Amino acid sequence: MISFEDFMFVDGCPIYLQIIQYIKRGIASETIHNGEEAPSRRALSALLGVNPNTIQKAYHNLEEEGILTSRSGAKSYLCADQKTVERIRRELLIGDTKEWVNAMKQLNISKEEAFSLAENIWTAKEL
Amino acid sequence: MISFEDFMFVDGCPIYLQIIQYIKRGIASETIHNGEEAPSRRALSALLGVNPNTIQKAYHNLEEEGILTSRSGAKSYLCADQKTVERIRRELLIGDTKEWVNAMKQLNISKEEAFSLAENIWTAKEL
Amino acid sequence: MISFEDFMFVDGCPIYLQIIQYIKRGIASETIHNGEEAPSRRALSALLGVNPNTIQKAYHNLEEEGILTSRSGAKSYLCADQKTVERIRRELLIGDTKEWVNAMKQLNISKEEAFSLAENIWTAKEL
Amino acid sequence: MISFEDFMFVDGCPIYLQIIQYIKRGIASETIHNGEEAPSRRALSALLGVNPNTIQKAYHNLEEEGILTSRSGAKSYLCADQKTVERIRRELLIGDTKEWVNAMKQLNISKEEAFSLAENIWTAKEL
DNA sequence: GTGGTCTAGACCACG
DNA sequence: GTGGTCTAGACCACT
Repeated sequence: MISFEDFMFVDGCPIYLQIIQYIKRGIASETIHNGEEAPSRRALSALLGVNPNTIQKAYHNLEEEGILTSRSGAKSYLCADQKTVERIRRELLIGDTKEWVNAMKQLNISKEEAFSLAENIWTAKEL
Repeated sequence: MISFEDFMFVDGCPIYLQIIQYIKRGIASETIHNGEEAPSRRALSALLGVNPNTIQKAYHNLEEEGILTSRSGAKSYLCADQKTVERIRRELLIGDTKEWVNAMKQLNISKEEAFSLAENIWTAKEL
Repeated sequence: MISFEDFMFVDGCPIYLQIIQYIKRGIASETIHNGEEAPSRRALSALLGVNPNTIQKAYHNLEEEGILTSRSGAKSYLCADQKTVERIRRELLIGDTKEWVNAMKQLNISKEEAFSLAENIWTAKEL
Repeated sequence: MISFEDFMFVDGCPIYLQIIQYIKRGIASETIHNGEEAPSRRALSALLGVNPNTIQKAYHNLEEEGILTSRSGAKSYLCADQKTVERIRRELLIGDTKEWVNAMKQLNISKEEAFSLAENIWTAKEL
């Protein structure tokens, strides 16, 4: 099962696109094997507090991208092999971190301050 | 002088929000200064290849935040006082860091690994 | 039930304002009743041959005046209480009369002549 | 000289269109003879508190309609003969009054109340 | 030239 | 189906 406990919407961007991104991240984070089942639409709908139609739209796009496939109607299955998943995960880890570091540098914050801030946010209960 | 030289569109997110973000980052990183003249709606729209109305929307929001002043027929100016600059900077610092922390958590990486990765990227020569 | 049967466009004035006026007159003359269902944006836009966005703008203004309630996904309803109805009626009475008086004055007609003309028209059989 | 002392803008409608209407009414109200001079652009601009460009636009349209003609560049002259002017005046008087009477009737006000209201507004200092 | 508004069309999210 | 938003294009009023 993909972990979505830290899902957080960015304001303004279309929700269904964010869900696509987070499903991709979810897939990358866990080593789901090819053919394994993806979370059900209504489970995600309840978990994220989003309308089922919106989830459906995200899944539909992922199917068109060839990342998921709906074999038995309602259920979807992962299509990418594990090697690809691992590569995507690595890319996301490095890309995201570079982005954060660049933003921090641009905002003229010292490394120590930045890491302290990140430490606080990481361990905070509420985001 | 605002250049918009390194402005890059992100697909999916509303354009006007991206413009707001760009200007705010410029202000927070002291690249854009108080009292500086803002490019006209038409000029910026031509430069970015979007409709003047989209720029208008961004500017209007900035005006409501007290970051920009406009008078019909006259030019527009950025007017962020030091307090506002600090507020924006704080918002960006926290927002960016939250985003990174969430991404790392969702990618199922431990805090130590994430910080180690960030440390390496931070101290690397070029971005 | 709002019919928009006798709605006629006036050239030059913004369409959305004309729609607002039409609905307000309906409310003030008790043709439209409290709690009545408002036509959907799309339905009315098709009926009047304008863009749904124009109807949206009119409805949004009416909502800000407290004359209409909308909830995303659900139908919209007119919700003018008796006090609001009276206010709107008063506004229209005064506004219309001011307009007429100004027109008469500018046409260089004396008060007596103007009132005599109005008297004749008022008591005529049909409009 | 055309009388504009009672000019009043209606909210929302384009100013230049309203000026056109009021110039037409001004012409109809006075028995200006054909070829007589119309008020200067800057006089009207000052009188109405409107930008000269806007007055210019109204005059330009009137010239295209054939009601005014610019003979010596800046100055404009009336083109319609007096008989036509009188006819238009009569039409405006009756049309405006019918409109007002209909509005009052629709708003369920008695003739006496309506006339009393008009009387008050007619004699009021401020509109 | 400047800023601002009105209408249109396509899309998003919800019931 | 519903209401709401984003982008675009044309126009208005003012310096």
